[in-house]
Amino acid sequence: MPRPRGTHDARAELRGRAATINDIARLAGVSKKTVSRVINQSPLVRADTREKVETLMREVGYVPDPMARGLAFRRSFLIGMIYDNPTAQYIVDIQYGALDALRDSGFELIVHPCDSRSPGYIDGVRRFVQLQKLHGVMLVPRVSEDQALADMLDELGCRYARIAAVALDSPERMVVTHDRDGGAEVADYLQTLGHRELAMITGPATYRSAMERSEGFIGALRRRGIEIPPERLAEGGYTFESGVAAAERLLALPAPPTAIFCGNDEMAAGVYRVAVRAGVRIPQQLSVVGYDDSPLATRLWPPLTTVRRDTRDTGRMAAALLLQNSTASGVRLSVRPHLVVRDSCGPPA
Amino acid sequence: MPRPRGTHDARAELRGRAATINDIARLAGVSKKTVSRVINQSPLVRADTREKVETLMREVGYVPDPMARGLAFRRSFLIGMIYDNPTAQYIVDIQYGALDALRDSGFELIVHPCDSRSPGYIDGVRRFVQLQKLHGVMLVPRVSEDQALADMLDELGCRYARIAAVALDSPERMVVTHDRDGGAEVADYLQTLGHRELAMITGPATYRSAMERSEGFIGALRRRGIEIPPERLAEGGYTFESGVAAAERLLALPAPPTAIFCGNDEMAAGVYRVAVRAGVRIPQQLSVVGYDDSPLATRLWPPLTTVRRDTRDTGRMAAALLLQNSTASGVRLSVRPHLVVRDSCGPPA
DNA sequence: CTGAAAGCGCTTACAG
DNA sequence: CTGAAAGCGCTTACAG
Repeated sequence: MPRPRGTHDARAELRGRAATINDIARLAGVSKKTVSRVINQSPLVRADTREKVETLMREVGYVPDPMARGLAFRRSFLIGMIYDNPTAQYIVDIQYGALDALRDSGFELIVHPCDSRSPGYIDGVRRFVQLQKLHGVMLVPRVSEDQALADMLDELGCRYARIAAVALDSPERMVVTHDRDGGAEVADYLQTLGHRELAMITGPATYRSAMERSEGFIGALRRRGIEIPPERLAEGGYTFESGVAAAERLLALPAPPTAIFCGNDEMAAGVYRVAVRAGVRIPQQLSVVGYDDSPLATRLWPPLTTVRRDTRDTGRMAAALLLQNSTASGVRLSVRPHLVVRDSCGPPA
Repeated sequence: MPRPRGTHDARAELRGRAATINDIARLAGVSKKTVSRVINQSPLVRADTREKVETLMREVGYVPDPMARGLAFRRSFLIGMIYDNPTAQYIVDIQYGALDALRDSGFELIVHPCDSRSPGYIDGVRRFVQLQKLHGVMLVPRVSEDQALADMLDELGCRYARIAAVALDSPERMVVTHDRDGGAEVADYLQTLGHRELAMITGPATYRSAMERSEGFIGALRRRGIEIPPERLAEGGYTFESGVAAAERLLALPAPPTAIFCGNDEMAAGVYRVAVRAGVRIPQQLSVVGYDDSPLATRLWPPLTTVRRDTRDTGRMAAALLLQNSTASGVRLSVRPHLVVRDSCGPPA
């Protein structure tokens, strides 16, 4: 079966070499500028010319060279992902989500962890963004909460998408995760189970997510007439060890809580640890709720009731924001947390 | 305090604009080709010329544009990380390690997950490598075990570094993790504790790591005169759920094992789950060993005895291999697993 | 040891 | 709607 003539000729001409814009122009009998217009979807090309060029590009499998294009554009086709030190699962989920959005877009994802406590970190990001001429960057909590970083990017003219618990920026630069709602939902759930003596282990007060989760929790309880006394509020560091330390303190209280809400699953695992060692049974003697719905939640026994975040969606949205041409679009800009009930909560003893 | 004159002049000339090779050439009073030679560390530059150019580059903070350089070189300054579906912690650790090695090298890491079971995946990687003109790729298990993928990269002339349990390739392309040794160490440990009735939940037989771990375990036991009967060998899928299923089968055996070695921590967590539900106490009635030393190992109760892999080092070595100019070098090409004893093992009941 | 010319594969700015 | 010229910031190939 003979191939279509055009294809054969075009392929033969190239002799296995990757096609360039010059090849396409020559084979199509147009100037390279016209091919460039087709590549860049300029409306200033006659329909039949466009058709001819597009067919040819498809036939020879031509894809423009990102480095050449980037050099001419003075901007690369790379998206940077900037993050400080979230959990491994969170990083990976954001990455997968971002890659979902970037698939077949011609953009690639380049990862850039950094230490937001080190003094020169903003300069480090600046050098990275400038040198690579990034098309845009995704800012993951908690660097996403750093206004100085956002200001620097703005000054550089680098687009960015911030992932944060609340809207810290204009809508086209934000993916909002509404952590306050998650905290409130936990409050409602525990209240409905009958708990009145509640405690919370919050994340670091310097994290917006931590503040939102705890304020959502405390606020919702207050609206239902329940107050958490100060000694039942412990600040943790989002780590297992800090969860252990906080739980030890809370369970040693003269009037220990009947339920503990933890700012994340890692700290909830810390509560589990203390409970086992102290012989406190979950959920019979103590209810525990986490936040994240990490894989850990289902590995623990009993399986942990926790708040799920759609992290992969979050990453997808953030990357999609960076690819948009117009500000107006159908991209969803927020993601809602929701409670996943498992077996770590029951009515108070 | 007046600045050194040279610096001031050079900076003033640029007026905030990023310097190019032309600026450096002009300011240094040499041709751009000479500057290029300095950039590329050519020996064909007189020492004082080099010194003059280097000083100037430092003063104005000149760094060559990777896209321009890449276009001229026909090769980018990007390293690709290709992986299938390892655990989140593993992916992130390899990434951190790779970034350690790439720091200040001018190279960046671009992530590329793929599905090695999908038929077109090798073509997908080929397009990725060709389009981005990658400097090299890191192959993480299990894609690292795919000879067809390695052959394709070889044909493309793309350098690669394979991370695998055994040497599948020439030394300058391998980071070997010696999983067999890890399995053997577990055997020795359990044997020393007095166990004779052993079981193993292996990873998928299609994973080289899984085979190495189990063969190391079984072989070491055999050398000590202990055989594992076939019904005590269960194949899992490196997942929690498969660990649960395998453990249920093993513990229901007429003569259940006194110790179970699991091909990874996730499956060990599955064994824990079954043990809790069946009222089997760890380590009093059942000893359990995992592999990975993932964060999960210390979140479980009792803390899991497991085999640690230095994953970050592994990633660092793989990336370092790709940066090397000569084959001969001081880069270490292998990493040794070692047992981390915690509280999940004891003498048999 | 150093440099002028041409080129990497695209786009911008200007014409028509 | 289309194209010829110049340029993005580097390197290669060739001279000297």
